[in-house]
Amino acid sequence: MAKRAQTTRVGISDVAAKAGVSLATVSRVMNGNLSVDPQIATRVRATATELKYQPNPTGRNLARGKTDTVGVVVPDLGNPTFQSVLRGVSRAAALDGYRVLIADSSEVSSEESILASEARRRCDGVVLCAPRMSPAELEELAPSLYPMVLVNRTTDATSSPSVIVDYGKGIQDLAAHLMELGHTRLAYVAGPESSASNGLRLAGLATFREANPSIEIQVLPNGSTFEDGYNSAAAVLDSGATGIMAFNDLTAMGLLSNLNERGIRVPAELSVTGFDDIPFARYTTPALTTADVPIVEVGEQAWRQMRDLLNSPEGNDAGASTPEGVTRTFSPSLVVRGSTAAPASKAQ
Amino acid sequence: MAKRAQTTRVGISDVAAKAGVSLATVSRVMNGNLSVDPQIATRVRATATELKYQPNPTGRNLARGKTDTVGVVVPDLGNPTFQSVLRGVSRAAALDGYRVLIADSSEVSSEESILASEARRRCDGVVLCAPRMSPAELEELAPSLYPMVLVNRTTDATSSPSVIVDYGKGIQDLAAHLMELGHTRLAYVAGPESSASNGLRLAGLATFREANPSIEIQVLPNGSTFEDGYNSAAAVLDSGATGIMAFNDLTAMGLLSNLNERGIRVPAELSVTGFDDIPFARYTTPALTTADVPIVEVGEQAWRQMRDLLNSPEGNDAGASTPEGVTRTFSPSLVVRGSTAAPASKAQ
DNA sequence: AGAAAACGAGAAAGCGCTTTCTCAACCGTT
DNA sequence: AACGGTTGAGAAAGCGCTTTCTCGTTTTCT
Repeated sequence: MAKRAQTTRVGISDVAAKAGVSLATVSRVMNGNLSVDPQIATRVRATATELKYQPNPTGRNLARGKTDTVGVVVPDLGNPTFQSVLRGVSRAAALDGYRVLIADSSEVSSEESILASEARRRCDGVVLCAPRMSPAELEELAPSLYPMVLVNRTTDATSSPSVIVDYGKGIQDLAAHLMELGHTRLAYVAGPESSASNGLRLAGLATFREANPSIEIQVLPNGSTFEDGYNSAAAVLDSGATGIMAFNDLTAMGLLSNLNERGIRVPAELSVTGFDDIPFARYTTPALTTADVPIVEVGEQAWRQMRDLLNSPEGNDAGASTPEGVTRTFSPSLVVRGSTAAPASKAQ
Repeated sequence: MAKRAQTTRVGISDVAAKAGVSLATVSRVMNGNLSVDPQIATRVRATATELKYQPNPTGRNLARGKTDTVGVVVPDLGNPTFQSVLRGVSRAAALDGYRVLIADSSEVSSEESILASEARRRCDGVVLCAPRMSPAELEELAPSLYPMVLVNRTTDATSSPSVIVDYGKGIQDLAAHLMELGHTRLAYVAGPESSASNGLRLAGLATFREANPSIEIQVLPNGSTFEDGYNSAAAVLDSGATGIMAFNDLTAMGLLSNLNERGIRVPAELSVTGFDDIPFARYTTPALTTADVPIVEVGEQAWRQMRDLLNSPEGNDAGASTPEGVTRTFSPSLVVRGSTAAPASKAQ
């Protein structure tokens, strides 16, 4: 083995030698093991400080069989939603002494499984955000990733803890809000087809339709970006709807921008709603009515589920007392601002 | 040592046993060492696949003395700038087979040094974003963090590679743009005092003043958020300036929002510029004139500097051939949009 | 006071790999 | 046919810790 020259980092044996004790004792002291003579402990600690000794994490990791690190797999680090999840996990995990390793698949979903597995091997667990992964692939991947926590997905056969946002309820709240204002013709400017959360919104709308047969709800296929929203204006106007629910705040803002250019007044002529309540939503003109999604909290909760998993007894498939399969749901909350009002026909 | 029951992960020795070779040979095959009989290599590979063997990273890390991980220290994961740096580093590093570990100090700058050191111990190197850290502290910390790459900071005594954005030039470009439009009274709505990049802007303005003594430039102390921008409107109007340079796009948008409420037309009565060219800048009303900062590229470049450091010969303080102390500068580029025009007095 | 229990610290065995070191088998020379 | 020179793979020594095992001491109980 190569022998690094002088600058070799100070190791546990250096401390042991200088303090006149064995490696074991130094280790015990560093780990707060109580069964060490307080006097010796103090001496060891002093020596450690003097020598600026810092235990090598890799050595510890190998010996303890854990890394105090959790992986977060996201499909796109540029997406504000995942950035917020990441932040939530990172901050919550930090409070428990864990660090976060990033695995960004850059939307190459074919790499997602591999990336997740690799992250799992390096970490004690993974938080998986994989909205586009097929259910079958997810189901197959899940067992090998244990412990794992899902964000905005659930597994069926395998039961993994999940943290999900009830997009269905959120969109229903928005639709109900528009209905109460007097709108009878609504349109949903949809998100990407493969998006799971778009599916949940559609399901929510289906439920709403059943409960309120008198309300018309059109679905206009579209995307998820500001640009997509901007480009949806023509279809929106063609639809004849007066209450428009955009996939998210970004597309709502794009739509708003185009409508503004066309001289169409919001909310006088058309009501528009967003989804997510991103920081900018309150500053658009008019300010956006939307459904607030506490996405950072989703990340925090994901960590807590992970922590429970990590602390739970070894036997992972045992009985009913394990925290397995717990699903924590966050409901978006309606935020009414200036972009919605009674429809023109009834208002005036 | 505790003996994990049945589900013990398949290790290198399992492969060796099943393939009828020694551990060493399996290791050699897995690492592409050529000095292995092709026939044996094939057999080993087949066994590895059959057994679904995946080398344990921790073991490798310890044996090789490296972790294939780089730490990114940021003061606030909620800040779009650092999110982008993080993304840049993460994607670029991934291409070289490295992963990123996050260290978010959550703006608790007293913890920054400790956090950075800890990240360094877990990783092969650190990319440090610490705009508020005092030069003295940075200088003291630098040696112990080697290899380290700085973002938007430089060290003096210690020479660490840096990737910086020339904020001074950017603000001068904006000032020059306003001057060319005919503005003679400018105001800079400053960022946080402790912010290094705010200091660079101020220095840039000082240079500009020297070169253009006829132009008045007031400095209005302020902050860095949308809210801060919104609240700066009164001071801005008091100043009597006609060309307003905001600290960044966020504050510019806040200012714009307030001015809009007051019925003050932009750019007819007042010209406003931002800084950063965040995605929303083009969608404000009017669209924001700003200085584009290629911040993701900054992150990518930071990784490249890090890679050079990691690949450079051991002796880190040796001669002139090392990539030490290389500073890569990115210049913001002026993006003229609708929020700037000739001042009212001259325009009409 | 003698034996049992409790304690505290050192020795040593790993954790799962990589990489020397070592040596047998094989090659081509004169 | 004997010999230095290659190859190629196994044996073994770590990498820097943690944790059991072990055993000499001290305390406690009857």
